[in-house]
Amino acid sequence: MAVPPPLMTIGALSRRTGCKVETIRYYERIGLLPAPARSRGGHRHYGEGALKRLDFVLRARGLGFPLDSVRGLLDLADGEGRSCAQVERIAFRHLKDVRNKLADILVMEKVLAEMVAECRGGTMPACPLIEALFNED
Amino acid sequence: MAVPPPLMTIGALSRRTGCKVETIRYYERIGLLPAPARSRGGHRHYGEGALKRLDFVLRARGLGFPLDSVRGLLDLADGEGRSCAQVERIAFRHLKDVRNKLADILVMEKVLAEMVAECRGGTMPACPLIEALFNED
DNA sequence: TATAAAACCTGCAGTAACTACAGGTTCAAG
DNA sequence: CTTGAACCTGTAGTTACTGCAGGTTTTATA
Repeated sequence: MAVPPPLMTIGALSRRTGCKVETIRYYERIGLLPAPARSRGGHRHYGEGALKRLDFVLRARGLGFPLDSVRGLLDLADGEGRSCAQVERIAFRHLKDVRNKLADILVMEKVLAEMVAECRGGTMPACPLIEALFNED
Repeated sequence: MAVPPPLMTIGALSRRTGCKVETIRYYERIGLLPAPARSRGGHRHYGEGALKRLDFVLRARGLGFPLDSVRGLLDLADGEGRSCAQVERIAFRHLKDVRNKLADILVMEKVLAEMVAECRGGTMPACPLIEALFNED
C-alpha cells in the first residue's frame, strides 16, 4: 500500500513556491486553482499536484501572460485534445504584445536617458527636462 | 485692449490633446489639473494654459512617469526655486525603473520566442510549451 | 422662438492583479 | 491547557483610467 502523499498547509505551499498566501487564495477565488481539501477546522491542505499547478501559473505569469491567458493555457493543458496550435496562438499573441511593449520601453529609455544626461550638465537657468516636457515637439 | 483669450470646452481640449474627456476630468479630480472656469450652466472652459499643462502631463505619461511623479514634476515646474537637481532625481529614479522593466521584458521576449518557435515545429505528442511551463527549470 | 441633437454634468461601478487589513478561529508545541 | 503562530472570511485599497446612467446645457436648425 502506498504511503499517503504528504499534505501542505497554505503557508508551506507559499514557501515552496514563493507565492504569497493571499495570492494563492486569490487564484483559488478566481478559479485558477481548484479548491483544495480542508482540515476539520477549515484550513486548506494541498498535495503535490497543487504545487505543480501553481508553479505552472507562476511561470506563465513570470513570462507576462495575463491571468486570462494563463487560464486558457491551463484549460488546454487539462484538456485531452493535444491542441498545440491553440497554445501557440495564445503564446504568439502574447509575444506580439511583449514586443510592442518592448518597443515602447526602448523609446522611453532612450528619451529619458537623454533628458537626464542633459539635466546633469545643467547650468541653465531653467531645467531642460521640464522645458522638454513643456515645449511642443 | 487685448482681445480676451479664446476659451475651449472640454471636448475641444480633448480633441486638441488627444486626451479623453473622462481622463481630463479624472486629472482634475485627483488634482493634477486645476479646476477650470465654468460657464453659467456649469460647463468647463479652458484657456491655453490648461492646454500646455495637459500636454505636459501627457508627455510625462508617455514617458511612463507614474502620476505621482508627474505631480512632483509639475510642482517643481510651478515652484519658483529652480530645482533641477530634484527634477533629475525623479527622472533618474524613473529611468532606473524603466531599465529594470526593460531587462525583464527582454528576457520574456527571448524565452517566449524560443517557446513559440519550438511549438511551431511541433510533431511531439505533447505541446512543448505546456511542458516547459510544467517542468521545473 | 421652439425643438432637437450634441455636448456636457455628476457620481458611481468596473478593469488587472494583486495586497492589506480587521476581527475571529484553529493548530501545534510546551 | 495555554499561548502564539498560522489560518479563516470578507472587504477595501492600489494604479490609471474607462464607461455608464440619468439628468442638464448649449447650439444649430426650422
